[in-house]
Amino acid sequence: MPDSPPSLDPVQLGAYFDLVEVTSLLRHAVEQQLRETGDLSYVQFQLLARLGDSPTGSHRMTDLADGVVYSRSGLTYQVGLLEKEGLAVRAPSPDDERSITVTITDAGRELLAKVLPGHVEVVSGLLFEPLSRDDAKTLAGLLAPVRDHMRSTPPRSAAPRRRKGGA
Amino acid sequence: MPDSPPSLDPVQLGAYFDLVEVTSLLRHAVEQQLRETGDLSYVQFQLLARLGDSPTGSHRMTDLADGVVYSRSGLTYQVGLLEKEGLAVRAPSPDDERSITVTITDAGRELLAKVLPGHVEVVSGLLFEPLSRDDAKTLAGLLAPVRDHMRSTPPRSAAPRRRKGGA
DNA sequence: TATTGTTATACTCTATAACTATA
DNA sequence: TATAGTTATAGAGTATAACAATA
Repeated sequence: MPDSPPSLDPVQLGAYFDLVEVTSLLRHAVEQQLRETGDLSYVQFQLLARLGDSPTGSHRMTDLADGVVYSRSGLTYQVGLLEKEGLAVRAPSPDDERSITVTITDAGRELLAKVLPGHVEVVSGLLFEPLSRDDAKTLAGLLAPVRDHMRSTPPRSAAPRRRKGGA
Repeated sequence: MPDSPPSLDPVQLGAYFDLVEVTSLLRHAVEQQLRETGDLSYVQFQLLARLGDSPTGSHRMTDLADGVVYSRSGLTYQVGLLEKEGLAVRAPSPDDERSITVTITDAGRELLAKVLPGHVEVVSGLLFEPLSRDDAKTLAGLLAPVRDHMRSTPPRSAAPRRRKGGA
């Protein structure tokens, strides 16, 4: 028996292409806005946003890595940049001596606040302008299960092998 | 009057986040497959696919740049790589002496054929597994207008300014 | 003068492997 | 031994600016 139908019908193919194209254009626009407004890369913005969202303003390195799909070293690099700019601070975790807790600073929050309106404007104007509220809801309803599926997918051919060695 | 409602409701925000996350994960997986199977970056694959799709197997550099959102120099770099690998060839355009016509080679087509099944498999298994055919159709229906909108958007804050000076 | 493409260059980002330290 | 994080390093990719050639 075939492992899984290795084909995409025209509709799927179109959806896939449009997804790639839309995201690419959106990402481009957003990155430009972030760079111009706050001298932030998208990843740095994501990290700051994630920290800012946390009730404590903190996350462990590992949690951040899990969220942003990065190699640990890449995360170390990016957090290092944030720290150098005074936007975040690293400190040893109290409970687990191995862990590092990253915390957003006031300056980080300020920058986030400075950057957010433009960010929202770009996303709103570029992504949601041609979509009704219902459309947005539909889109969210479609993407959520996809996201869950992707997050819980076994290492088919070449997965992160972050946790629990695969091969 | 306000230029445009600079805000995102929770549903929109969720859709946006999921879009970014889903695409990021998908991109990651696809890039790994392309790298392992054909030693191709995603951009190189896109270029080859675009050339392979063309009836003539050719495109002008400018057309490729328009499609792939790149800087010209970046495109030159990537096409240079393809040419070095014997996957594409560059030749002066007959009609316009300034233009360069890029053409996919047989080796390029072979590599494309070698890489495509795995590519499709990843996309199919990762993106479309949790979606029905109807879902895919709905998704395509939502993304198409967004794509068209993005493609025809005026340089609001910082646009390519490729053709026709904006400011 | 505007467009097409290349080159040189500098920089950002990412991943791999080796390493330290704690659980 | 497994996990958390860092460092060194190497490489890919991207953009900018200056340039050459044709329309």
